Amino acid sequence: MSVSPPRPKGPHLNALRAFESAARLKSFAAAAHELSVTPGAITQHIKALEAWAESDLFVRRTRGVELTPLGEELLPEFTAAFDMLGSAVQSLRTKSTPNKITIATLPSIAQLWLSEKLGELRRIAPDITVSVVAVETPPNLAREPYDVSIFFKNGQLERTEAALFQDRIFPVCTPEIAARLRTVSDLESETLIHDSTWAGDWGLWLDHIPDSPRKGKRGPTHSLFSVALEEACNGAGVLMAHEALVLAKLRSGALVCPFPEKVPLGRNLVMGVSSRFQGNPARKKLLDVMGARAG
Amino acid sequence: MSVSPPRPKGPHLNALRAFESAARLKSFAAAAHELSVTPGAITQHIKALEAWAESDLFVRRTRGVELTPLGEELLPEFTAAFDMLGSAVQSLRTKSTPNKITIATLPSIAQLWLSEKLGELRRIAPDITVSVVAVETPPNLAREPYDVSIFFKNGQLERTEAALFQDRIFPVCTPEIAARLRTVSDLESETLIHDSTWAGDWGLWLDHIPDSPRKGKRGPTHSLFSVALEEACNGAGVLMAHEALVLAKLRSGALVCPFPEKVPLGRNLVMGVSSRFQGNPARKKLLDVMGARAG
DNA sequence: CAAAACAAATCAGTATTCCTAAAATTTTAC
DNA sequence: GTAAAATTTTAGGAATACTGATTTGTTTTG
Repeated sequence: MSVSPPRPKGPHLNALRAFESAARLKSFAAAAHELSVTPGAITQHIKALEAWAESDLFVRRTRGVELTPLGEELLPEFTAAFDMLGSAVQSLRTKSTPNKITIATLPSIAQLWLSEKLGELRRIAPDITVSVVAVETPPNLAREPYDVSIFFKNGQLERTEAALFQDRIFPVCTPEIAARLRTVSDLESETLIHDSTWAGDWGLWLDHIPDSPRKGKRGPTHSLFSVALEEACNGAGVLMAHEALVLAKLRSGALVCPFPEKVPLGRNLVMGVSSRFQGNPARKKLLDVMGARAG
Repeated sequence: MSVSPPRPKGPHLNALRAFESAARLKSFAAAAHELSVTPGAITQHIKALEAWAESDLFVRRTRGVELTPLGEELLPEFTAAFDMLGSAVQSLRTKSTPNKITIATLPSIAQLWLSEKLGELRRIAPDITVSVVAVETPPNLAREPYDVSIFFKNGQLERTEAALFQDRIFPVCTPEIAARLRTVSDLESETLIHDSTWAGDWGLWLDHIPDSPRKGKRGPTHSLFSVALEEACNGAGVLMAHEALVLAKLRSGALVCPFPEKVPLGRNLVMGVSSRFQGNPARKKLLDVMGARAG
C-alpha cells in the first residue's frame, strides 16, 4: 500500500553465492573455504539474505547447519544458476585466452611430478602458457577459474577425468641407510619421516607387511612433502613415499627402495579437465604429455 | 609455469552482471539505467572484466558500443545464467512471502487508477499485503523484485500479460470552462495543460480532428500527471487526459469532456505478472479486481 | 564431570569494492 | 562550427565485504 520506497533492490549477488555454497555443502565453514573467506563472512551474507527474504533459510544446529524446507526447495535453482554462471565464466576465459592453461594441484605434485611434465609440454607446444596454482583441496572446476586439476582421488572417475598414475606407497631412503636395512623390523631403530598431509601412510604400509613392527610415530613430521623428501635425501631417515612423487629421485639414484613391498592405495593421481576446456586444441597435447590412460 | 600466485579469483559478480546487461541492451547507458547506477560505474565494471579476461568485449563506437565477436559469443550464456538467477531470486521472494505483492507502475497510474483498485482488493483479500513502487520505466520482471507491473504498452501481449484498459485520450476541463467551448477551434483561446511524460498528446489528438487549430504548446507543462490533473480541477485550463487516469474525476463531476472525440492510441494499460507469481493463490484475485480482459 | 573441540554468531575495525559527480573526450548531426 | 550523444576518466566518498578476536551453546572426549 505504501507508495514510492525508491526501487527496491534485489539481494546482493555475493549473498546469493554464499547461500548457494553453504546450502550445497551443508556447512558455513565449508562454504567459507570454498569462497576463500572466513566463516564470519558467510554468516553475515546469509543473515542479510534471510533478512531480505524475511524468512529463515537455515536451521542452526550445534553440529552445523541444516536447510529449512524453504532453503531445501530453493537450492537446486540457485545451484543451477551458479553452475551456469560459472560455466559462462569458464567460457569467457577459454575463449579469450585459448593458449593459456591454469592447472590446480597439490604443492607437492606441482613440484615433484608436474614440473618435469611441463618441460616436455613446453617443447611440444611452445605456444601454450601454463600457470600452476598450488592449492590444498581439489577445486570445483565448474566454478573456479582453472582448466585442469591434478589430485589424488579414489573411486569412480567422471567423464571429464583421466587417471595418470596409480598411487602406491613404499619407504625410501638413501643408499647408505638402505644398506643397514635387512628386514622390516630393522625400521624400529630408524628415524621415520612423516608428512602431515598423509599422516596415516606409515600405518597403512605397515598394515600390509606381516610381522611388522608396532606403529609408533617416531621421527619428524613435515607439512610439505618436498621438505620431507629433501630430508630423506640428506639421510635424515626413512620416508614413506608416494611413487609419483619420488620417480625422479629414484631414477637419479639419490634414493632407493629398501623393501620390495609397494602398497597400492586403491586410488589414482587423477587429472580433471574443465568441461569448457574440452574443445581446446591444446587439450590433447596436454593429455599426451601427462600420459593419461583414459578420459 | 609460475608456482603459487595464491588462488586466482574469478571476476566480480557485479562486473558480470554489468556485462550481461550492457551486452544485451547494446548500451552502457541503458545498462546503467537498468541496474540503477551511473554509466561510469558500468564503464568501470566492463573495463575490469576486460582486464581480467585480457580481451576486449566491446568495440567502442561514437554512437554507443558494439559487441566484439567474443562478446557476442558469450552473451547468450551470461543472459541464460542471469535469467536463471533472477528466476531463483523471484522464487525465493514468492515462496518466503507468498502473501506479499509488489507492484511496479507509473506514479500517475499508482495514484489515479491503482489506489482505487487496491481498496477493492483489500476488501476481498485482506490477508494480502500490497506494496506499490512508482517507477518511470517498465521493469524486467525476470530480474527485478516485483510481482506485477502495470504500464502502457502497444503491440503484442506476452503470455504473462493482460490488457486492463484501452488507452484513449481526450481533453478534460471543469464544467465552467466547458461551457465556453463550442468547437475545437475555441481551444485557441484557452490554456492547454501539458504533461511532460506524454508531451505529444495534444498533437496526437488534434491530428484526429478536422479543421483543428494549429498545434502550439501554449500553457504550462507538469512533470507529474497528478499535478496537471489537480490544476485542471482548479480551472487552470484544458488538460489532455488519458481515460484510465481521469475516470474518478469524471464520475465525480469535477471534470467533464467538452468534446466527444476520444482518440485511441492503439495501446493498452497492460498488467504483466512475474512468471514466478503464476502459481500464487492471490493471482486470480488480483486479476479479477483489476478487471483483466485476458492473460 | 571437566576439558577440549566444534560450528556458528557477534562485533568492531578495516580493506575493498562500488558508485557518484563532474569534467573530458570523441565523433556524429545539424 | 556548434550542439548533442555516448562513453571515459578522475578523485573522492559511501556502501559492502571481510577479518580477527571473542562469545555462545553444544557435543565429544578424557
